[in-house]
Amino acid sequence: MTIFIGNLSWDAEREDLIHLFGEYGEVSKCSMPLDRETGRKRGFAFVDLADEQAETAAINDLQNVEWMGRAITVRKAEPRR
DNA sequence: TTTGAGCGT
Repeated sequence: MTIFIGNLSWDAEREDLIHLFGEYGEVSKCSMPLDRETGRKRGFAFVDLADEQAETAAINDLQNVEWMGRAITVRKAEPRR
């Protein structure tokens, strides 16, 4: 299962997410897509934890919490479109 | 500011 994190601050880095979700379990994947035209962050990211129960805990715990100045959205990711 | 990528030797 992949976690989707939205409404991210532009100050947030891929490593920051790894540290944040690393509190719940081992981060096996983490991607933060950039806009290909501008090179800017797009304001969302994806994280995979090794343990599915840790993912569920992280989603419940981090949902809508203020992180780096913004209330982030955390949910189960949808399949890549 | 809210669902990613690979396009080639």
